[in-house]
Amino acid sequence: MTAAAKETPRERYRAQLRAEIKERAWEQIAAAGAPGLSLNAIAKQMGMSGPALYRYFANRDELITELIRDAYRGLADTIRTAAASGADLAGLGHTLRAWALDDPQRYFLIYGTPVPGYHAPDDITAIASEIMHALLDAAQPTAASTPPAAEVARLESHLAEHRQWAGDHPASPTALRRALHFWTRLHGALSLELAGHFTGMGFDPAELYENELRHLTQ
Amino acid sequence: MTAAAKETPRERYRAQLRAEIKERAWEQIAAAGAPGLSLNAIAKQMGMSGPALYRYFANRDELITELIRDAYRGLADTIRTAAASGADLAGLGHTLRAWALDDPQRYFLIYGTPVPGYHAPDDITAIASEIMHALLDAAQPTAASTPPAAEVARLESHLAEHRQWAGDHPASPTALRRALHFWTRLHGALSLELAGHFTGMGFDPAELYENELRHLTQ
DNA sequence: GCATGGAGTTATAACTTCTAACGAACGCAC
DNA sequence: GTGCGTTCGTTAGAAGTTATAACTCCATGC
Repeated sequence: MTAAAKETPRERYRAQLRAEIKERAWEQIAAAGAPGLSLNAIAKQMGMSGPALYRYFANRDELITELIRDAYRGLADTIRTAAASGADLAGLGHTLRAWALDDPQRYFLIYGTPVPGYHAPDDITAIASEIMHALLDAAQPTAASTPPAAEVARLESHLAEHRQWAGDHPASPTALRRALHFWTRLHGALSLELAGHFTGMGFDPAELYENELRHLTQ
Repeated sequence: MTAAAKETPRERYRAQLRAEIKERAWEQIAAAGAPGLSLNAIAKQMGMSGPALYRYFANRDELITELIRDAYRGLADTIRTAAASGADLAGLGHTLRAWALDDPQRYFLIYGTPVPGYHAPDDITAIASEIMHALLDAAQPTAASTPPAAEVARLESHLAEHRQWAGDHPASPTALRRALHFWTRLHGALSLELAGHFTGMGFDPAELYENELRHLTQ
């Protein structure tokens, strides 16, 4: 749609089939989780024999890594788009929750249980820091900075002295803390909700989430 | 050691072998995560052939469910013991983190990525609410209650109206909120740390965790 | 028109979980 | 002490899985 007038028919077909494989893979993951993903089953669904898929992905791990990459890319794009539309931290929080609820297993592919041996390739960690960057942008205090509450002073000074994760972003200590809290607190509430740990407890997870959002810009 | 003078030798042997199977299973999970657990590999490690294990566990799921149960039991005991020793909410927080860091995959077996179809048996959810009960005990405000901050008033009133998860526990609205925040915020910081999402960022996860602990009794 | 390369096939190896059928050993009752 | 029955562990095998190798066949590019 964008570049690619120089695509050969073969490349078009190849890209299309890769996309369809990934589409089926997402369906399987949504239905049975990442460990339940079966290359064989995908191939049969598409009407071809198992080993055919190895023309398109070197192995199972490469397919999953590709899905993780796409998930990260999609989240980063979603966050960036929301931020470009003028969303503040709370707005990004709502965007994040909607994105997660849309496909919980996609969220868990990024933030779920890690596989002990696995290390994500560099380009994926680059996307992760791109998300962090967008959070830092939105976490910048708007009004003239009130003096930091005593409760968070210690954390903010620690972050100010250990800010390599912010790269060259000119975030204030308060922004560093807010971005980090955005990440950890929203993940805490969201992942427990997505995992079903709140079902049957009676309260509305959205209320808890909103409460966390209110605290963020505090 | 406790009861069981009436154990037959066969029962002793059986219980011992079940324990050893679970021990090996934990090692495998620590090394490769729950999806990497192989009954066959365990059997070979123990010097017997694959199908022999089916004398002790009906299938792979039953073994994993048993491990989840033991993990929950262990966490509940750890929390309860700490609470009995007079630990406050912050103390329980430290206990939780130490327990999680001791075996991250064990933590993720409880609070990690859910398997879409899976529903935990009732006795496991009973242990979960036992943990919740201990948190509610420790979350009760000590001093004369200051009026709830405006930021949390809405959540506290919502929780006060939807408190079936507290059962018949006489927790105040503030205690309900604190126990819930203990759970979600500590899980947020802890699970991201355990999953390695903080590695290379430069800051000390313990500082973030301590900050969250300070906010709990706020 | 034809050679090349990519796509999909089958066959096969090495795994996995799990069932079935068999033999042997163990322990309890007599 | 001597059976006898339960339980344990075995091998064999079915039905899956990932992944490789070898082969066919068709389309593309020259």
